[in-house]
Amino acid sequence: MKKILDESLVYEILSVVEEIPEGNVATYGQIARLIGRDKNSRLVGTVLRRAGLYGEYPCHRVVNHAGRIVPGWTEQRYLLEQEGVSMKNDTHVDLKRFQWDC
DNA sequence: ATGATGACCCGGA
DNA sequence: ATCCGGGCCATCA
Repeated sequence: MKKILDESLVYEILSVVEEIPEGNVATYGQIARLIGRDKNSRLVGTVLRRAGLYGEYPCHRVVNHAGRIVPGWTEQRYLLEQEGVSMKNDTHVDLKRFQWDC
């Protein structure tokens, strides 16, 4: 009875990310809420940053509360536009139209 | 062990 | 719109 954090946390976060429909985006805070940890939005980012070590997940569909895409990850914009998520400008998606309602 | 950092959020000024 | 401070927790140096 130890380590309830790490594995189960990663599992829950990635499960939610996996549910984000194509053509939609979710915010870190939104995901945090969905796993019952509304104050741990920061942790969601930490886990997602290393998500590649656990498998293939659509982590490009996750943006921050303002709709800004990940700084430095230029490929993300391309991936989003390919599935129909249009940008407001170079750094922000149009959250109003494409945020996953859940 | 500690202290800083970060793909964050929210409320207040 | 900006700037600031508090909260949260895994990772990193």
